[in-house]
Amino acid sequence: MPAPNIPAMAAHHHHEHAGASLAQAAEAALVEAGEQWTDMRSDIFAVLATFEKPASAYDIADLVSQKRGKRVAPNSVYRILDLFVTTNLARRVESANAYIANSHPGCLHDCIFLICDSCGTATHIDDDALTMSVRAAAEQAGFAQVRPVIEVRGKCADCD
Amino acid sequence: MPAPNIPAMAAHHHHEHAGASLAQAAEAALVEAGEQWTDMRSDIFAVLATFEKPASAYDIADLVSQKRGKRVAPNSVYRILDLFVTTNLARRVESANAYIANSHPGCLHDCIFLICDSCGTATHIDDDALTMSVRAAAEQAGFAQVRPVIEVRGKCADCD
DNA sequence: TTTAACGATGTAATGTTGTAACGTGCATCG
DNA sequence: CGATGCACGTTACAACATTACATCGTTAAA
Repeated sequence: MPAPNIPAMAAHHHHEHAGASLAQAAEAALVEAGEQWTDMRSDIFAVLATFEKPASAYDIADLVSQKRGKRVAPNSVYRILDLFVTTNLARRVESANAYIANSHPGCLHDCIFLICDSCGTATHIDDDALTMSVRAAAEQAGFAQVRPVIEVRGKCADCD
Repeated sequence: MPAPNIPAMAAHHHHEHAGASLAQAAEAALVEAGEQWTDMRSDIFAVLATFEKPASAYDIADLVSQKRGKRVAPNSVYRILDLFVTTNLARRVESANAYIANSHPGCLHDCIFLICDSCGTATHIDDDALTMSVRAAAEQAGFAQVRPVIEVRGKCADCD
């Protein structure tokens, strides 16, 4: 069994940003990556960050459209979400075809997402020992440039 | 450090079925589950089993349509794929929106899928220690009825 | 200062994946 | 024989995602 005696979240501390602080951190991370923090990107990030469930590109497109009083096409949203994912400002939740803001951008590591089948809310666990074990197993099997997708569907404590 | 001293695939042996043997095992498992092994289900499973990449419902619909000389709607394919997934004859690969035959139906446990971003082929690892750790972490966080989705995207040994 | 290049966003169309609602045929069983 | 249940068909649509190309503004070179 992995991480046999070491506590799961050992040796890893985050600032769990929220609200304005999170937006600031996101901006910093994006600029750090050599990308621009435009109004559109800011709006999309802001909307994304208000969700506690993973948000689809279309959800975001609708809300940003409202906010701006002008239609923003899903297309544009996808472009920016892709950018966010590659720069680690957001994550794609594969089992939900949706996206979620990274609550600690700038901090690069794998996440484990827990998504409730009832209420749809997603939380995440950081357990580097576990995610590293998955990476290692894949590399062992001859895979390179690995990108783990670790999600758990189930019933959350509230819905259970 | 993954699975520190215990070999990864400890205490777990499979028959890795293929071809006719696999179809037989699938039929047996489905009947065991109290479901019928119909012509349509047989055809869909057969087609699914020929793929080494995860197959989309539409891929399968096309091939089964050819095979039967009559259009089979994606709809019908989805119904049967869902059945296969719930009875463990097949798995859904979330990060590919596609399905793959379970090479050892009847044997119930979590899989780790490795999907190559270049050639699309998927292989799987069975590492119960690892998957159990993921389950445990989710349960620790208050989740019940957990269904882990553990996939790794990357470059396979051939494409690397 | 024009103009070329580039990056960001807009627009339109289309492709892919997934579901819902309802109908039909067929077997089983009272 | 009629009722029930299950598998499958048919149609329509909803949700998710991509492609190709146009426009606009800023920066850099001529």
